[in-house]
Amino acid sequence: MNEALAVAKFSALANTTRLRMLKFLVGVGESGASAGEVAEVVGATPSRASFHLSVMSEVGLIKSTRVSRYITYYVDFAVVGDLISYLMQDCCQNNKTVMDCCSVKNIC
Amino acid sequence: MNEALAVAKFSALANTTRLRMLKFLVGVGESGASAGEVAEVVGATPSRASFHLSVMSEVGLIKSTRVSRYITYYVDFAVVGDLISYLMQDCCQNNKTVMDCCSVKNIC
DNA sequence: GTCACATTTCAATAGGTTTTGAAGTATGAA
DNA sequence: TTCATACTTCAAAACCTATTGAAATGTGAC
Repeated sequence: MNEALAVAKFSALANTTRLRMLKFLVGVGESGASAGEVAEVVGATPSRASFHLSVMSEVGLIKSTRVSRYITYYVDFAVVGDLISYLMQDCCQNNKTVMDCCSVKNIC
Repeated sequence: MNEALAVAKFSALANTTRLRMLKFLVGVGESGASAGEVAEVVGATPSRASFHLSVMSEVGLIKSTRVSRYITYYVDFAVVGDLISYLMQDCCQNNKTVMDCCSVKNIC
C-alpha cells in the first residue's frame, strides 16, 4: 500500500453513507448483499447507493459479482486490514501508545 | 468514538499533504515541530500548511502549544489509536482476516 | 515604540464530491 | 418478444474542499 492508495481509501471512508455500507457488508460477511439490500439498509436511493458502492469498489474496499439479475457486494477484508496496518506501521511507526489503544480494547 | 467523529478523522487523513504532515509529526514524537518546520517538510506555503494543520487539529489528530513566537504541533497518538480501534472493532467487528493483516506484519 | 519573524485569517478562485431524477443496460419471466 | 425488476450511467445542480496571495495578528528583539 502506498500513500496515494491509502489517501484514496481514507476518502472512501470519509462519508457516512459509505461507512454505514461498509459496516453492513462486514456484518453480512463472505456471502455479501445485493446493491438493493445495501441501499435499503443505509436509506439511499438506487442511484445514490450505486454511486457510493462504485466509490468503494474503485479503491478496492469492496468487490462485486453478478448473481442473476442482482449484483452482490462484499467486503475485501484483506484490503481493510492492509489499510489498518498502513496506518499503524507506515504512518505511526508502530507507536506504543497507538498500539496500546488496540491491545487495551483486546483487538489483538 | 462515534460515526461522525470517525468520518471527520478519515476526511482529515484523505489528503496527501495532511498524511505527510501526520507522518512527519509521528516521527518527531512528543516534542513536536513548529508550523514552519512542518510546512517546509511537506513543501507547503505557510498559509496552506496552516489550513491543513487546522483541519487536523479540529478533528483532534494533532494538538498545539505556542512556544514563544513558534507554534508547536504534535500528534495525539491516543486519538490515532482510537481511530484504528474504531475501524477494527466498530467497523470490522474484529474480523479475523483483518486482524491477521496486522499480526502477520508483527504490529500487535 | 518600531521592526522582523512566525503564523493565521480572509476573500477569491478553482476544483472535486454528492445528490437528484431521468434515461440506459442487463437479466430473467411470461 | 414483451415486460418487469435490478442496477448503473448521465447531466445538472448544489455543496464542500483546496489553493493562492494579501492582509492581519501575535511575539520577541532592538
